[in-house]
Amino acid sequence: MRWDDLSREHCSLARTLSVIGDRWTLLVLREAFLRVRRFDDFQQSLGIARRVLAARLKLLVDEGVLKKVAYERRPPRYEYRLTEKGLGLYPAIVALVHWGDEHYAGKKGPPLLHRHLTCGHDFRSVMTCSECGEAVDPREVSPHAGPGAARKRA
Amino acid sequence: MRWDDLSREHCSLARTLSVIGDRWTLLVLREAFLRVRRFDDFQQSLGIARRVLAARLKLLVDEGVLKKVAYERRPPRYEYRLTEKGLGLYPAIVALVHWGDEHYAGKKGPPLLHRHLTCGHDFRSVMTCSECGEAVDPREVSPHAGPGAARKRA
DNA sequence: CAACTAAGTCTTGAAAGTGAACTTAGTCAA
DNA sequence: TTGACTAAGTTCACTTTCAAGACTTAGTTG
Repeated sequence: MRWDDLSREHCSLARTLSVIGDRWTLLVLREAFLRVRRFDDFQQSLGIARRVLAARLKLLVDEGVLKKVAYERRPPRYEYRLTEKGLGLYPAIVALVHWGDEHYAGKKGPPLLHRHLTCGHDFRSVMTCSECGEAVDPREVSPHAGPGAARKRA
Repeated sequence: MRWDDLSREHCSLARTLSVIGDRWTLLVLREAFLRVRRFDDFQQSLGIARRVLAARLKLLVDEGVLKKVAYERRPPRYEYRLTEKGLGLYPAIVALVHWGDEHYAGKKGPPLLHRHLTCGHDFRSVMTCSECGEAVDPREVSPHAGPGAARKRA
C-alpha cells in the first residue's frame, strides 16, 4: 500500500497518521508546543533537511494543524502557529513523551518536565474515561464497530 | 540528521519516535491491540510490504514492545504479543485515534468505538493530571527542564 | 552598492519502501 | 514418497523519499 492511500482508509488512526505519521512531523509539533514558530528555528533546532521541513509545514498548514501568520509586513515574514486542531494533538504528544520518559530516560530522570499550572505540580498524563472519570486500563477497553464502520473492517 | 541518530537524542519524544515513529509501526500496533498476532495477518490487514513488516516486528521485539511467542511446536510457529511496555502505548494510540475521530470521521461518526468495560460506556480519553486529577488544558501546561536535561536543550 | 536576513527551492547521491517471486521447514492426503 | 499446502520470512528489481549543502528571492540596512 502506498502512503497516499492511507488518508482514504476508514480507520481514524490511519487518517491521523496520514497527517502526522511520518518521521519528522511530531518533532515539528513538539517544537511548536515549545513555542518555536519560524522556519529557520525549526530547521536549526531539529536538524531537519530544509526541503523536508518545507513539505511538512505545508502539509500541516493545509490540514489546519498549523496556521501561517504574518509577523512582519515589510519584508513579508510568516510564522507557524498551532491552531485549535493542532492543540488537540497535545494529549497524544504528552502520552508519547511520558512513555519515553518511562522507558528511555536515564538514571537522572526525564529531560523535560511538564508543570500543570492549574495545580502547580509536575505531572504525568493519565488517560481517564470521559464517562466515569476513572483511569482507564488498556485491558478494560473493548473496541467495537461504530456508526461509521465499513462493512469489512474498522 | 539521520534517523538512527534520533535514539541518541535527549528528548523523550525523539527516543519514542525512534521506536514507533515511522509510517507503519503505529498501524502495526493498532492491529496488535485489535488482537492480531501473526505475520500473515498483519501483512494482509495492513497491506504492508512483507520486508518492511519483518523489519518493524523485529525492531519492536528488540525494543521489548512486542514479544515473540511460540504458539505451535511442530512446525515451529510464532506470534507477536504486546508486552507491558507495549500496553503502555495505549493512551497515546487512543489519543491519536480520538483526534482522528474528531477531525476526520464522516457524517456517520467514527468507525470504531471504545467501550470502557469498568463502567460500560463508550468513551473518549481525557488527559488528566496525575497530581490533581483534573482534566488538563494544553495552555495550562508549562514545560521546564527536568533532572535529565542536557545543558543546551531539552 | 554590498552585505545581510528569512524563507524557502534545487541538486545529487544515499537510504528506505514497494510488490512480486522465491525459500525454508514442516504437515498432510493420496 | 511424492506432491500440494502453510506460515514466516528473504531476495530482487525498481521507485520514492531523504540528507546535506548550495542557490534563489525579496526586501532591509550600513
